[in-house]
Amino acid sequence: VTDLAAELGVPAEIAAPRLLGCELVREIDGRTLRGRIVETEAYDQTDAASHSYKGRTPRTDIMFGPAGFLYVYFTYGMHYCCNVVTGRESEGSAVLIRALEPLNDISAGTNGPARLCKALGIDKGLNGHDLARSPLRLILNEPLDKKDIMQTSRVGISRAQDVPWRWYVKGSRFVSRM
DNA sequence: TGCCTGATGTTCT
DNA sequence: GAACATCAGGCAC
Repeated sequence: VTDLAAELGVPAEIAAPRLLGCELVREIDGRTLRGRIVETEAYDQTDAASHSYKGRTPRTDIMFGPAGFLYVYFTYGMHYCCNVVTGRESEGSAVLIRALEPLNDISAGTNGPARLCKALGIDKGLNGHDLARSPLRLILNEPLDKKDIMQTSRVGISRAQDVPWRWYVKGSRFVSRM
């Protein structure tokens, strides 16, 4: 599958489980780091826990753009987290990548949204990046079987805690909270 | 196992 | 000026 925009131009709660098992390929310092996505969360404009909830701002602008681009935000004074923009343009939806399973020798930890950004060298410089292109590409694999996926409520939010928009690959040791 | 806290800067009110 | 889609370390149990 190569057409990111077509595959991801769907509601975030459809795209989030769809992204499990897909790969992120990061080229940095002459090396290529690969990771398989094993944990995701969906956010959209109707959702009180989402950055896009209160409408388009300079920070969230990317979320309202076309699907298949990267939205990076900075939080807690020291961490970056990365999201894949989903949905139709001007919809303000995205999927947070919470954990990766390293497919080659990524030395730093990749469990947790901030840790995986650090491991892959992702910071605000990549905000708005097209994930079809180097140096950070998203490779869509075949969707996982539903029986291999678990759905729960999201982690680390204070609003809309009852919305079950977190998905992870059952049994993966890179998912912290089962 | 589970709660509390510190480190730290951007965004929005 | 408060809130924050985090994480690791400390300490009580």
